[in-house]
Formats: sequence, C-alpha cells, structure tokens
Amino acid sequence: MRDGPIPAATVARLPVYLQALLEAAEAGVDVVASDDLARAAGYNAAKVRKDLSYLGTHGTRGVGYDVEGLARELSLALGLVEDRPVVLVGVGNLGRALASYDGFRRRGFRLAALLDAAPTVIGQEVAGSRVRSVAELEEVVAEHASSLAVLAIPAAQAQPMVDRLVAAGVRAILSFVPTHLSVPDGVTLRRVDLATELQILSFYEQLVVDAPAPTAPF
Amino acid sequence: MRDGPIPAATVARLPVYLQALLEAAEAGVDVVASDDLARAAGYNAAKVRKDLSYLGTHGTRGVGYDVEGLARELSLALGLVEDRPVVLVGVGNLGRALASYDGFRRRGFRLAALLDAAPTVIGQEVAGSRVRSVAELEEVVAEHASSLAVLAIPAAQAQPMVDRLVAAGVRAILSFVPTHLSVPDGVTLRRVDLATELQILSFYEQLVVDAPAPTAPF
DNA sequence: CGTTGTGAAGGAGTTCACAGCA
DNA sequence: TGCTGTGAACTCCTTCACAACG
Repeated sequence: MRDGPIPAATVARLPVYLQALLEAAEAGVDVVASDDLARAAGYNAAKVRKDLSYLGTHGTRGVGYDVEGLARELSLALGLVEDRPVVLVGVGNLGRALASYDGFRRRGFRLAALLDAAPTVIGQEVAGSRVRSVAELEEVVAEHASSLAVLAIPAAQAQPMVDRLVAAGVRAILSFVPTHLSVPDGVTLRRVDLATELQILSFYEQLVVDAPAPTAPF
Repeated sequence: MRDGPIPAATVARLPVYLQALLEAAEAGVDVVASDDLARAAGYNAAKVRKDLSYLGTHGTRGVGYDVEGLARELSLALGLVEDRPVVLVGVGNLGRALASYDGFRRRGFRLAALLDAAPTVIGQEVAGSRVRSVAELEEVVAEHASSLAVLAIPAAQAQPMVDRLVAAGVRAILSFVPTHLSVPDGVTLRRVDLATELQILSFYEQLVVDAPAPTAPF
C-alpha cells in the first residue's frame, strides 16, 4: 500500500469518490463495495481499490467500505477539514458567474474576497460581497490567510498577477485564463479552459461522423 | 507517423497548440520551432513534435513550423472549420455565466440556443438570446443541427436530460454536473467540475505545507 | 462466501537520442 | 548547421487475477 507519493491520476479521482460517497450517504447507504463505488464514479472496481489503497484505507473484506468513514478519510486526505477561504481575482462575466456558483460553497470552499482592476467594477455588490480593488491583493490574502486563488482575468495581465499571488503567499491557483502560466516549484496551478474543452469535444464529434459505422449493416 | 487513432492525451493538447499559434501569429511571428511552441504551451519540444507527427504534419527541418499553416491544420483536425452551433441546457447561475462568456464565441462556437425548465427563466433575455423551454429541446437541436451541447443543470435531472440530448442527435456534451453520467458509444461526454478542481488543488496545497522544505535552509 | 488488497502483466504516454533532411 | 521526425527506452497508469481474510 503506502510508499511513495499518491499518483496524480489517483489524486484527481479522490474528489469524485468523495462526491459519490456523499450521495450514497444521502441515500441512506452505509456500506459500499468497490464495485458500487466504481459504478457511481464512472470507473471500475480494480481502479477504485488501488486508488483507495494509497490512502492506507481499510475496507472490510467480504463487506466493503464504510461510507461515512471513507468520506471522512478522503476529506482529510484532500485537506478539506474546514471551509477554505479562496480569493477570486477577476470579476468579469466568468468571474461573476463563479462568484454566484454555489457549488464551491457546497463543497467546502468560501469565496473570501472578490478583486478586480476596473474602477467601474470595484465597489459593486456581487453575490453578496463588495468587490475590492486588486491593489489590495496582498492585504486581502494576508487578512483571510488564503492559500487558494481563482483567476479569471484576461490573458495579457495574467502572468504578473500570478507572480503577485505567489509573492503574497498563495500556494494553489485555479486558472480560467486561456494561456500557459508559470509558477515556481511548490505552487500548483490547474488550468480550466472552457473553449479548449469544446474543441476537444469537437474533435471526437467530428471523428464519429467521419468514421464508418462500427457495427450493424444499416 | 500516422497509424492508429490519435492518442487522447495528444488530442487534449491540440487546442492548446492552436491557441499558442494564434497568439504567435498575432505577434507577427510566422515560423516557430518545436521548442518555441513548447515554451508557449507549457510542454516540451519532444512532446510537441511527437504530437504534431500524428497529424502527418510536416514542419521544415532546420527551420520549424509555419505558424499560419499549422494553425489551419490544427483547426481542420479539430473540426473547427466553421462556427459550430452549441445548445446550452440550464440557465442558472453557472449557465448564465457560460452564456455571457465570450471565450466560446471567440474560439469558434456559437451558443445557438439557451434552454431551461423553470417557468420564471423561460422567456428571459440572457446574453442577447431569449431562453426557450427545455420542452422544445428536440426541435431546437434539429433546427440548428447542433451536435454539441453544454449541460449546466442540477445532478438530479441530468441523466434523463443526457438521454434526451443523445436521442435528439447530440454527439458531444460538455457537462458541468458534478455526477457521473453515462452516454452510449459514439457519444462523447467531458465533465468539468469546478469544485473538484479546487479539491485537487487543496490536496497539493496542503501537501506542500506539510512536507519538509525541499531545498535550502535559507 | 464475498470482497478487499496487491503483486505482476499489460498498455499508454513521455522522453531520449539520433538519423535524416532542408 | 539546426531542427524535424521517430524508433527505442523508460515511466506512469490501468487492469488482471488471486491470495488473504473478515
């Protein structure tokens, strides 16, 4: 079981397992077999067991995993012990949406501050918070002890902003900026690019149309 | 070079290359070496060359790749020859944001229709379109010949909606629903879960804090 | 008996390293 | 000479298959 670090591919699945477990708990289930969890998460049983084995988790042979206990272990592994303050930089269309999106709140994150550079936006009330000036970034990060930031600003201003966030103490950034951004070692950046996702889908959609029918002679 | 299908990992990077090439073109560059492209996209030169080789692309040895030509080839490979009509299902907080997000438009997609189930939302003007009833889904898909859909509705209604979209002729779905959804063979579904992304970041952020400093006793 | 936990096998993706060509 | 294109080596991830065990 435990030896080196948890593989990145496994880490990316842990939140999915957690979500599936919370749904199971909601439905009154209190034990799940790896196969049940696999079905709910969209993977397969072997993968589920291997993934969970990295946590040193113990299910019960012949029975399965305790839903509540496993959910607790996953939350702990992910560092979700309390509501984590997140700073959102960029309150344009997308930023505004993210601010209103209650999925963050429901899954353990609190948007502690909204920042923007535009004078017309600063001072506005968005999703129950007053937008502050990005000039106050360093104070805001310190004030809330935020180590997570969400970035939704234009590409041109993004790299300097990343550098400022890192200098201010942010250790992980979720970027919606459609450009490569560099961070130093010890800081994690994940990029979500919505148009890229559609383009990937476009590739496969088009493939299916072009390809010969895989089966059946009509 | 070309043999079997293009690896999924490569497909997921093609839009990133395309984006980098468009930026280069914007900046007046007309030839890039694999190393330049790698730097711009955040990968490495060997990966770039191997990826492009699957397209049967030919750069010029000793010189590099023609920016405009390669961008055209990538667009073609991705099926981005024209503005593709996309149907958005779910005009809540997130859906509203997606509707207003101009990244889709700028990168070759047109939100052809916005659909929702809530009577209070139907008929509203959102991002310049009138929201239509989800009851009209089948007509709307046929009308615009949309093969792509974006799904931003609550988890509870999601699977039946996926089934309806597929039955109506949609071949690729970008889902923001935080649950596993099944699609038949020949239909592609990509899931983007914003809270999951933050949870993954949380894991790494917390790791760094717990780990001993990797170098230098400062 | 049923399900976990895990070595071992297999497959996918990445990187190396260099021959081939402009 | 410089950079592409690509087999081969390597690393990472997934799946198999079964012993271990409640």
